[in-house]
Amino acid sequence: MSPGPAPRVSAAARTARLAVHLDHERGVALVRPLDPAGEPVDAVCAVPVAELDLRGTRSVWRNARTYRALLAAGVRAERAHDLELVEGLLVAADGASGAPRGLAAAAARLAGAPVPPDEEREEPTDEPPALFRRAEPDPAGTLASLVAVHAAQQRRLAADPGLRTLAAAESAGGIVAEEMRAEGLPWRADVHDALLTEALGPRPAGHGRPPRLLALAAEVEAAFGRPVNPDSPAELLRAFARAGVELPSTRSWVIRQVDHPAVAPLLAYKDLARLHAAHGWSWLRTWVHEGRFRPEYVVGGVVSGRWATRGGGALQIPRAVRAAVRADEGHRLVMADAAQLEPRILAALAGDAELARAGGRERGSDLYAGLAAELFGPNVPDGRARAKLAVLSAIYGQTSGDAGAHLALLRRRFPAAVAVVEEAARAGEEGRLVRSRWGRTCPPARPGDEVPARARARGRFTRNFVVQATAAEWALVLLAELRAMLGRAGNPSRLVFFQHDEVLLHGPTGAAPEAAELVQDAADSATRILFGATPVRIPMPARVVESYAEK
DNA sequence: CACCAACAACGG
DNA sequence: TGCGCCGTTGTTGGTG
Repeated sequence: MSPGPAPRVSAAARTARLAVHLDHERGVALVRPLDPAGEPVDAVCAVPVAELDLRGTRSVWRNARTYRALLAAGVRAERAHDLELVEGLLVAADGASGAPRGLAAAAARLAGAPVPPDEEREEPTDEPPALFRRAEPDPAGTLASLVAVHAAQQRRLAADPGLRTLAAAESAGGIVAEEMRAEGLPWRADVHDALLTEALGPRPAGHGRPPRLLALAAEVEAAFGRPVNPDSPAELLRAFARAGVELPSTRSWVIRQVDHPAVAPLLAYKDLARLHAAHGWSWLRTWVHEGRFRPEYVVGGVVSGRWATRGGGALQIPRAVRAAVRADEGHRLVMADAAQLEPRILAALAGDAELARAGGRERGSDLYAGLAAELFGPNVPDGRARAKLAVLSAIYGQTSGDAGAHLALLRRRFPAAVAVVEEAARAGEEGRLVRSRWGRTCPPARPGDEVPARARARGRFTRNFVVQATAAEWALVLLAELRAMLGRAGNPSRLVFFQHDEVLLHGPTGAAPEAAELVQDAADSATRILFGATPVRIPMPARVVESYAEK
């Protein structure tokens, strides 16, 4: 293959697909225009990466690392087909969840050859992403195999409209994930540091405990009358036992019920020790650089399609440190989360008009409050809490306590919704597969899952899967729609954080109100794209704030 | 010393 | 019968 002239991608090709592979050795992008079915319509071109223009095409690439490198070179894509993400969806749909999904594996599968395991994932690194860090052996061969695997995936997807849409949404998620990482979550190290000092006392010089923890540990020891390491569950159990209190564990809610002078300082210690260990100065130094926290988002990292993250625990940012997430000078955050997403998703999935109606359609609608009135009548004490418990029990599969009675009540009022989760549970117990709205597929049963206790556990898993996976699907579309709407509006606000049903945008103050408006538009659009005509509304109220801590 | 399981706490 | 789903991260305390 000889490199062609600089690409003059035709107007027709612009509406189609462009296979993109970076030749790290030569520092160019190899691109090959494809028709919608994935067949090449033009020769391979070698383009300097910075000159690549991906607008108007769906970029076909190996995995997120390609886009990470493109972003680092200042190139943005509009739409994508991420071979690795799509292969994962297809493999799971075939009931082989967990099988290798990298390009090499996909190519081997295509050739009927033994499927090699995926390469180990790269370790997260503090270095900025290097564009040409690693030479790719035989880039032309890789591009050819990329085109072949893509064509095969297209043939599969053509036969399954749901999966085809899911593939597009998953790939869009891949784009958003890399762009959020590139953008970074604004994080004020000075605010975080002040907050730590306020809670823990001045930062210790070495790796020792900060003053406040030392003082509380001493109080615990004094209360027990002997040396105790409050970080050690085993020592705490022994200390309580010697004081005449046998405990099943040292969880906070267990300790809280004990009447002993060590309890108060111990609870305070556990609280602050958690802050110090998980989000203290060490976390700050490791994960926040130049005012940004850049976690690596792993799209589809959870079997349900939820995202995972690597590095810094981005999906567990405790409320205590959220004040450090502050907009830049002259900027604002737009903070939005979908209201009671999972029960609303269930209502739409089941076509349960009654549950949809109980959820309400107003921006401030509260499904649990509406349900409380439906189930228990108006003004029943704790009605909302009980309604919430009933719904979550139905989705999670809990049958203990009051949940059984609540479930019976739900079944009478919302038979369609309950039937969906109960059928999913039955399928799981019988070892069958269950799927999300568009066809994301749960892992197959494993040997031993027919044992009653295991079968029931799998039933709870599949019961939850159909709802959680469809909710994750909705969230993918929301992200893609919001990104597209911001782009079309020329709004400079950027997605900077995403957590299951919640987004943060960051942008100039003047752009924030419009961005906040677009959130509900994107949510409505996602609901319509995923479910078509449905009485279900998913409210996603957005607020313009300076700090993530503002509630 | 590296590795791993159990525990605990955070998030949805 | 026994019974809520999905994760990440850090510490302890054991193992080889």
